[in-house]
Amino acid sequence: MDRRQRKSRERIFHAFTQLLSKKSFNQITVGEIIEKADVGRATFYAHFETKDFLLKELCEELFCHIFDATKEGEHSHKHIFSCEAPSSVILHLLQHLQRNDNHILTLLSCENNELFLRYFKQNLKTLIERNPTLFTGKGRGQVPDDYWISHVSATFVETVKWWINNDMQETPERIAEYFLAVI
Amino acid sequence: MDRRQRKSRERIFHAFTQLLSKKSFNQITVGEIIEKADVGRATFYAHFETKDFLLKELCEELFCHIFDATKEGEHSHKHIFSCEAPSSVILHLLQHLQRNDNHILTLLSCENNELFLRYFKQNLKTLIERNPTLFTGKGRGQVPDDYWISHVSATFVETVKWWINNDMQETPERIAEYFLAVI
DNA sequence: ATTATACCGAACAAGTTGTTCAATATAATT
DNA sequence: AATTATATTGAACAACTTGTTCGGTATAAT
Repeated sequence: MDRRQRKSRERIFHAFTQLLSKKSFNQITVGEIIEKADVGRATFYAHFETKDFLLKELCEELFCHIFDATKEGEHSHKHIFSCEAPSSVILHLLQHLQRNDNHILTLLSCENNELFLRYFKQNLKTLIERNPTLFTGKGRGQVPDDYWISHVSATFVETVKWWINNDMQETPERIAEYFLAVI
Repeated sequence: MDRRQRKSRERIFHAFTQLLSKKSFNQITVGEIIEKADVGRATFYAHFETKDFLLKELCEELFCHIFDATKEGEHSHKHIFSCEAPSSVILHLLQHLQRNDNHILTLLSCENNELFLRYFKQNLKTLIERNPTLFTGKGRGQVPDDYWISHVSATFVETVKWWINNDMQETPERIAEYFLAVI
């Protein structure tokens, strides 16, 4: 990708996440974004078909960053959803969130968690399919698999939301405990 | 309330729920609502400060309808969150939803469930405070009370969403089973 | 040096929002 | 029935948002 493109894209992402930490997605306008990003209007629409696509691509980048190791060796982990125990996977993820890289938490906090939830389910499903013995919580087996995946994902998202609303006072370890206790 | 006001209010609510069953809240315009309701623009804004307030008031009416018995004797139940066993409370609620009175399901389906979730949590909290022995699911006691309430509410909402996405093929009884199995 | 491509920014039409106001219709009061 | 009070109407309005277009300019690739 052209260096100019990367720069513009980066500026837009940065402005967008900055705005997301102050107001909700729906009340952010393209005008605000390009003003903060200091980028021409036409440039924005050259990069993103619409504001929703911007959100979508931002989510994809974030999930790519959290769940995958794009360059092995550079990151300490290869794939967060590898064959570890559920507790360590969850803990790892929570620690990631606590550092709040890229303001991903703002995407979760109030509205707009549908996208996050979708991606999370997708990754969780992949994990479970690869290793069905993981996450053998109570009730598993008595309910359909996809219902169970939905349940675990939604519970995780709700847990993080609760954590945020509590100003993240608890440690990731304790949050992981809570999560595993109700699952 | 003036008969004229009631009529206008009713027309607006009706048009709004009808539109909600076809498209999501954010892409419904005031213009569409007043056209379908056959009501003047000024009338709409005389009733509702903004579109968000319309949604809020609709939710309040629906919850009032589902959770309370406005007129005793006319409805078969007095208060859905009375001191029954959790399973029957849940079942009752699911049956209500299956009948889909007032298209409440559309409010839950995709986005805009934040409002529903908030009201649900509120009612659930009241119920639990009145009768702490109800809903003694696994993990209860190991986690903070408000975390547990958030968890149960979110799980219920997610359950209904899953049900809807499955075209509501299962019976309310089975859905209640699933719900209680994972709680 | 030349070619290709990304950016700019201003202007644009189309659509949305929320307000205002005088005229009209309907309800409540006497 | 007459009068008073209030709700509705419809049109017009400014302010804002969206997504597009286009000629000119800056920057990267060859």
